[in-house]
Amino acid sequence: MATTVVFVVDDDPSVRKSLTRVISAAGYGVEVFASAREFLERVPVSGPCCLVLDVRMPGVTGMDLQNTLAHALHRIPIVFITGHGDVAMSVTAMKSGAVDFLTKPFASKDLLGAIQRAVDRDTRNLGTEARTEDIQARARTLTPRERQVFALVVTGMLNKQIAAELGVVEKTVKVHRARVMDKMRAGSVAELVRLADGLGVIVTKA
Amino acid sequence: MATTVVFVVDDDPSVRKSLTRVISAAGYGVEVFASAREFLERVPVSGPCCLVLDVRMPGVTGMDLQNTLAHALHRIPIVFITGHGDVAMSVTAMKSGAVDFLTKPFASKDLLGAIQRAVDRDTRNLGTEARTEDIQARARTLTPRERQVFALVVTGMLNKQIAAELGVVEKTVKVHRARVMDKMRAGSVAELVRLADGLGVIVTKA
DNA sequence: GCCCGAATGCCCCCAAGGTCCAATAGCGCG
DNA sequence: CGCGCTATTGGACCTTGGGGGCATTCGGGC
Repeated sequence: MATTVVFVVDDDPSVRKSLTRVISAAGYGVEVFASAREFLERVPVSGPCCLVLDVRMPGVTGMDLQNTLAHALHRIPIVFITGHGDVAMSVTAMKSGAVDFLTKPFASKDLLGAIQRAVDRDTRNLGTEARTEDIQARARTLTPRERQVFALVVTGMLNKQIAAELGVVEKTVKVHRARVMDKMRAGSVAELVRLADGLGVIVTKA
Repeated sequence: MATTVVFVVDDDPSVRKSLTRVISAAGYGVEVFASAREFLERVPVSGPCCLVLDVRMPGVTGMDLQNTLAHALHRIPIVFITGHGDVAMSVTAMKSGAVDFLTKPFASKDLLGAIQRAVDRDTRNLGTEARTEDIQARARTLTPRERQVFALVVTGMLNKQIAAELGVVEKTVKVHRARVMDKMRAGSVAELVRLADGLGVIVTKA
């Protein structure tokens, strides 16, 4: 599988250097950027990853970058690092979903721990995202009518009820229903229901 | 419905007094406690609520209380307030699920905003919790055999397959299945699947 | 004019559900 | 120790629902 890569954005060259050393030593791939702008130009695309981000930088700050990414719905987990952090700043960052907020100087193991949590989170996100994407792709192949039948079937309605609802004959519903099962690759109503619910939000825990 | 109540735990009487004034003025019920211990003795039970908690207190600190509540699986949303907070402390609190972390002095509207978010969160939690509780109660009325059939039915297996799996005849499965539908109050397989998935973990997002 | 989505009719099979009935085993209670 | 209750199982029979196959029709769009 693709190597897990950690993106580092910090304006201080010496910090970039030392972070690179520590992070690569832990077995991650590392890519450094001197500014948020530079990072945005090569927005990462594939594989599990996370972002180690300096809060205070000239121009676009780390917090700005966090907001930008959030607005773009780009959910890469962020670990903030900063030399001069204040409480308000850290709280804002955490409320916005940051994985951690470290103040320099910090121990390597704290950073690596945070990175690991961030990567884990991203891996999980990628998993559910990929699944949702897959299901949506199948759903897109449905014709409008099939979509309607799909929606009604997963509510547990009988063919005859669906037929009445749509103003058609039962046999017609059966045809659409069969196509839905086929296109969605569901072997049973149970599977179909899960696929439908998965289009909203899934979660698999404990 | 029950009034939303905000619990305040702070060792400083004057702070308790002013917080009570501000919070009641916003229309919430308020209950104050001088220490974590005092709060724990009368753990709140019903209705939507939240906890405004001072970090620094003699004896059991706010953070200690947060941990205690977390271990007791008592998920009351916490808004921290503190006079002397540091970044590490605020980050730890936020990672542990705190809703907000305010440093004195803070504006009333910031506190009330945080409280509102906390209460909203609690209301949602109570909702999903009540639902899960309800479903589990029904599931508890199932006999062992019915539970097995239940589990297999929601995977989409046919009665005959379930019968083979359990080493019984199809008719027997039908009987159990019917009882399951009845006890779980499911009108269709679709509903049953949703109930089953709800027993794991639900999530309502976006 | 051809292809596709949609709608329908007919026939048949299998799955699900329900009714009535019956048997066996384990358990608590008087 | 029987009595009653519950869980589990099973059989016969019937109705309803789901699904497949095959053929036809109709309206759009390319």
